[in-house]
Amino acid sequence: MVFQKRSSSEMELCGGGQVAEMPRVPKSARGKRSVRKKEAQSPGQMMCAFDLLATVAGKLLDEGEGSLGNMSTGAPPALSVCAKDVRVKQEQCDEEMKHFKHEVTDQDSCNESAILPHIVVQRSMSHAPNEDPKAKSEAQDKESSMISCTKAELGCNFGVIADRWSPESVESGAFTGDAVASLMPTATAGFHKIAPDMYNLLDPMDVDVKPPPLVSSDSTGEMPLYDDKIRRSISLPRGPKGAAGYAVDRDYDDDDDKSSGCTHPSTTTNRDFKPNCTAEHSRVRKLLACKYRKVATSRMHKSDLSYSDVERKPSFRNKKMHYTRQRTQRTTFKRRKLFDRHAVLASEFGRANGKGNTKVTGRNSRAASLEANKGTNSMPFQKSCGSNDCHVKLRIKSFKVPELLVEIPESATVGSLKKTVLEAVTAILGGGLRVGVLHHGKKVRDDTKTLMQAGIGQDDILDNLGFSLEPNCTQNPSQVQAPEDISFLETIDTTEPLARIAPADSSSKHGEVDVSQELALTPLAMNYQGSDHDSVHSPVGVSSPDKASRNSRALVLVAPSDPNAGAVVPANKSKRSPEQGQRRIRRPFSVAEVEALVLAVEKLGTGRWRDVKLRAFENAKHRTYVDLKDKWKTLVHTASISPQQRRGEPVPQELLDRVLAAQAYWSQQQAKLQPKTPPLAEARLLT
DNA sequence: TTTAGGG
DNA sequence: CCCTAAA
Repeated sequence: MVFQKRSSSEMELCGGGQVAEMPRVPKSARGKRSVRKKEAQSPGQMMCAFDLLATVAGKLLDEGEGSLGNMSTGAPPALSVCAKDVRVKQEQCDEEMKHFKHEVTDQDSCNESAILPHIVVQRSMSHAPNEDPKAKSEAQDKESSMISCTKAELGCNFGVIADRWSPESVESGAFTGDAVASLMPTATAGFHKIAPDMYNLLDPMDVDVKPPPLVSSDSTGEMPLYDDKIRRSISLPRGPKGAAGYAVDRDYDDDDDKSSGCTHPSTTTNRDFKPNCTAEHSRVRKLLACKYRKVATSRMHKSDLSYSDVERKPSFRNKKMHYTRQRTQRTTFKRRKLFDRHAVLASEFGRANGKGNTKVTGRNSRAASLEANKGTNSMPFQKSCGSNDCHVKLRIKSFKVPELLVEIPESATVGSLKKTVLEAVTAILGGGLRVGVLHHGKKVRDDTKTLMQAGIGQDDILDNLGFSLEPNCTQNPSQVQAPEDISFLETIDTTEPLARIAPADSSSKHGEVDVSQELALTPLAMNYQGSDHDSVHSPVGVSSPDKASRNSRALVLVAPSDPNAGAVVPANKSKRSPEQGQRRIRRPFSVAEVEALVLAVEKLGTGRWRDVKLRAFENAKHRTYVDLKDKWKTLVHTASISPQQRRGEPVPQELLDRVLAAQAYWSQQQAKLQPKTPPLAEARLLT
């Protein structure tokens, strides 16, 4: 039948007979094979949401550009910090603050005033290429601390320069500050409109202090490496197994194999860009009641072209959001439990902490804002009163942003994390923002007061004045829907989910959330040895320092599993044990893998998945025999439907044909064997 | 632990 | 991919 070509001969070999691989014989017959260690993920480190956020924010700041990819390069694999139990209630702000501080301090360096820009700096440094490991570590440490310290601010520090908070002034505002400034007044109007500016917000506005986008390297979101490599190796006529991406035996000598070579057109296409990437859809729960708006994320990761598109597609499928807050907790959408872990929590934005982290620099209206940037806070707050119109120029270096909790599946990619964070921020902003003014740590509520009346005057010290962003809860953003999330990074196998967070989930209530996370920052660095594709997020290699730090709060620095690899995947089991049910991230089979699978099945037959696994995917830790079996199932299905109906990376028809052929062949073989009745008997029956 | 299938 | 019944 269809086997003619390549298969025939091999089939003969195998099926025919002695081929060791006996066609699906009861396992009992085959006996137990070596015990295989489960590919379970080994423990890793965890990272805390805040840090994550901070990290992400930092990244965003860095440019919002595909930093993800970059990371892989020289980037420190991952820094992870964990802070747990950071919960805040409005009423208890202060307390919380203290609490928070505690935590932070525990970690060590903590300067609450730390602001993103600084972080950014730190990051840059730590990311410096070629940095020696140690230094890097330290840097990371530092970074971690920084981040942790900043968590409260959630990475949303907006540098702003504005002359009074009047629209006009805003317009004239300088720098990125404009964006923010303008945002303020219009926030309520609808954030989406200014969505693009969001990035500005996130950008290192502190022009003065900030360094460049460290995101150096290249990183296209795509990293074909994986595929290419594999494909290449496979295509090799018959390279050493080890070398080959897949250890598919090609012992059978048919040269026909060549035909199978790599006919596949390149297919590093972005199938994953499709909205259907269900893998890690994170959900956003907004604790605060803010209307959520989708925002164009044009500036997102460069690589995630479709990001915005997808993002816009709301989908409950994988997203879940809760808006707790005083209002409903039950607004929770119905969702499959599967997705429980995909969630993002955004705590209410509103809480002005007594501690104003907001940095404000006041200047005389005349002062040139530009040059001042460098000076950081140097500029004293001043009021220039020439007449009634005393203009006060404020340079707001950052806003104090309450806290944002994000809960996202560990399997989520960094990209999705970014997105998630962005969403959270967006949601908040979308709901309308208000600016809170803190004077001497106290919130100035009376809007009618004049600055003078409020005591905000020249004598004020910069530190005495602060601004905070607060959600405009007046509206009921009841349900915010998170857009379907996409892991734009995941376009390729190589691209692995970078970040994983174990949502302590359920346990979270209102403002309180425990989040465990893991963050892997290096997507690229996959050490594939041979055919190991999975290494990417091989949780395996990760040491398990976490245990010690059972307590989520502990800061855990993730060490790169392999310096060279750069890939880091911290896994922190500590916290996520309960919710073990993390759904594995979706890792579509590449054509190369499909081919390997086909090859193996052709030889071994269906029903011997374990062997297939061993044979062709031994190094692919993430492919279990069940996966292979499932894949085969889908392949068979795929092969039987019209090409138009197929989705995902297209599989060469040639392979599909082979799939059908092999399926048919083995089914037949099976049929023959099945009936316990001897062949003869069967024959008779059939006749 | 593997298989085999349904979900 | 997950979940499970069976083997």
